[in-house]
Amino acid sequence: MSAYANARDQGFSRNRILSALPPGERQQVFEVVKNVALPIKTVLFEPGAPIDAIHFPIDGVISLVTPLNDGAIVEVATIGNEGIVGVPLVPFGGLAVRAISQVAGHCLRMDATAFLEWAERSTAFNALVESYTQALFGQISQAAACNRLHSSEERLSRWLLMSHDRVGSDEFMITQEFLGQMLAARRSTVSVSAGILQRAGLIRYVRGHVTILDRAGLEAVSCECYTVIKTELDRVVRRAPQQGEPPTS
Amino acid sequence: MSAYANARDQGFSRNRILSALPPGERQQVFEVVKNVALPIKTVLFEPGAPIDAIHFPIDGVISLVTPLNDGAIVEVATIGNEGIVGVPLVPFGGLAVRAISQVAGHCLRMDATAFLEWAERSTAFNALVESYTQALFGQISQAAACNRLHSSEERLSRWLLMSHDRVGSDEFMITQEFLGQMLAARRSTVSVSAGILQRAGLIRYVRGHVTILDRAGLEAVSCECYTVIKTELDRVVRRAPQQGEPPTS
DNA sequence: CAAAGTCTGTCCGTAACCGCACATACGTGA
DNA sequence: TCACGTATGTGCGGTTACGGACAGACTTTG
Repeated sequence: MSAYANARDQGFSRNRILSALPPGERQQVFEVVKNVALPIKTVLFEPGAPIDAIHFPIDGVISLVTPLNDGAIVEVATIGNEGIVGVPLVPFGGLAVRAISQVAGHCLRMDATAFLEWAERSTAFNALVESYTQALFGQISQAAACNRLHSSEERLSRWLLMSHDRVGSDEFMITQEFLGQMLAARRSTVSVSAGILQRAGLIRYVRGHVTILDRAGLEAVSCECYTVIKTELDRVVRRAPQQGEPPTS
Repeated sequence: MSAYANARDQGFSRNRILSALPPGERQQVFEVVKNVALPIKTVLFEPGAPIDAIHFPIDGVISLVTPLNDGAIVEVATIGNEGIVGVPLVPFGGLAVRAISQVAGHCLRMDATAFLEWAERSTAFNALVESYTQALFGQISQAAACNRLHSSEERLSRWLLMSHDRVGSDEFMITQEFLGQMLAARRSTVSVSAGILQRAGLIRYVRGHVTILDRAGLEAVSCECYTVIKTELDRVVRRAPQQGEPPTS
C-alpha cells in the first residue's frame, strides 16, 4: 500500500504483532520505529553477521534462506505482516540465514538495541516476541520436512498461498527464476508446475505477474504444511489480548 | 556411560552448556536437576503439547522430528551433550516438533518452571540458553536446505558424524529402519548408502550396530552441512568463559 | 519500427530415489 | 539344533526432478 490511513499511523497497525500490543505500549513503540520501503531482493542481514535492526513487515514478503557453498539457496521461512524479521536476537549474535525481500513492500524498522530494551521492559512485548519465535521455529521445522517429502507442485502451491496471505492482494510479482531459487528447484520445474496450476484455473502467471484465481483450489493442491504453519502463526496473535482499532489520535 | 566420576557429580559436567556456567551457578543448578536415563525411542514431548521439563543431555542422542499427517517423520535436528532439549521455551507454549531419543543415554532434567526462573535470575544462564537457541535455529535451517539438496549418502554420513560426536564412542546402535525414518528415506536406500560407506571402509554396520572406522573419510563424503552445524554449535560454549574441572567436593 | 533483453514453455537424456518385493543372514530362545 | 523374529542386501519398474538447451513471446529501449 502506498497510502496510509493517516500520516502518524504510517501503517503501524498493519503488523499483526505490534497490533496485538496493548494500546498504550503500541503508542510508545511507535516512537522508536521507522517506516522503510523494501524493494525486491533487499538483503536485511547475512548469515553470521550481527543484526543491527529488527523489522516488522507491513506488506510484502521477506524470506529467510540458507545459502550453500555452491551458490544454491533454499528458503526456510517466509515472513510477512504476521511476524518479525531478526528473531531470535542475541546481543552480538547473528542468525545462520539470509533475510531477503521477495515481494516488495514496507517494514517498520527498530534498532536492535531498542528492541532488546523493549523486550526487557515490556512483558507483553516480550511474550509476543517469544511466542512468535516459537512459531517461527515451527515454520522452519515444517519447511524442513516439506522440502524433503513434498512434490514441487505441492510446495509451489504452498508458497503461493503463503505469499497471498501476506501481500494482501490477489496479484504480486515473482519470476519463475526467483521462485525456483526459493523452492530450490529448476526454473523449468517451476514452469511445469505453474503450468499445471494455470491450466487448472487456479492461477494466472504472465511474465512474473502472478494472480491468484482460486484459493480453495490451491489449498487442495498444496500439502498440509500450509495449514500447519498458518495455524501456528495465527495462534501467536490470537493468544494475545485482542486489540481494538488504532487510536484515531 | 554407566559410571560417573562421583555420586554427587552425576555426569553434571558432561553437558557442555551447563559446563560453561560459572562454577558458583553450576553448583546451584545442580540442586534443581535430576539425572534420568532415556531408553531408545523415549518421547520427551509431542508437537503442540506443553513442555513440562527441559533436558540437558549427557550422552545419547535426542532428535527433533516433524511428524506429518501420513505418519512420515523427518528429523530436523539432533541434540546431544552440546545442547538443550525443549528450547525455545515459552510459558504454556509448545514446540511444533517431537523430541525422541535415538541413541539411549542420560539427561539432566529440569522442571520448566525452574528453568524459567533460572533464565530470569541468571544472566549467564540466560545468555547461554539464548545463544544455543540461535544455534539450534541455525541447525534446523541448515537441515531444511540439506533435506532438499543433498543425496542420501551425504545425509547419512552427516547423521553418522553428528551422532559420533554426541555418543562419545565409536560404536552405537541404530537400525536401518529407524535411520530411514530420520533421513526420511526408504530403508532400502539407507541400506544401499550404508553399503557404499561400508565397502569404502568408513564404517561397519551389522544388525543395528554401527562402528565408525574412518572419521575423516566420512567427513569427506558428508555434505558441508556437518561442518556448518558443528561450527555453530561449538561457538555457543566457546563464547562463554571456559570452565575448569568439576569441583572434587 | 527495430533491436536487445527478459521471461516462459518445452524437450530430452540421465540420475536419484520411490515403492514393493523377495531372499538371505544373524540372533534368540525353546 | 531348529524355529522364529529381526535386520540386511538386492533387484526392478516407475516416477520425479535434474541439467542443459532452445525457441518463442513479451517488454523495454532507442
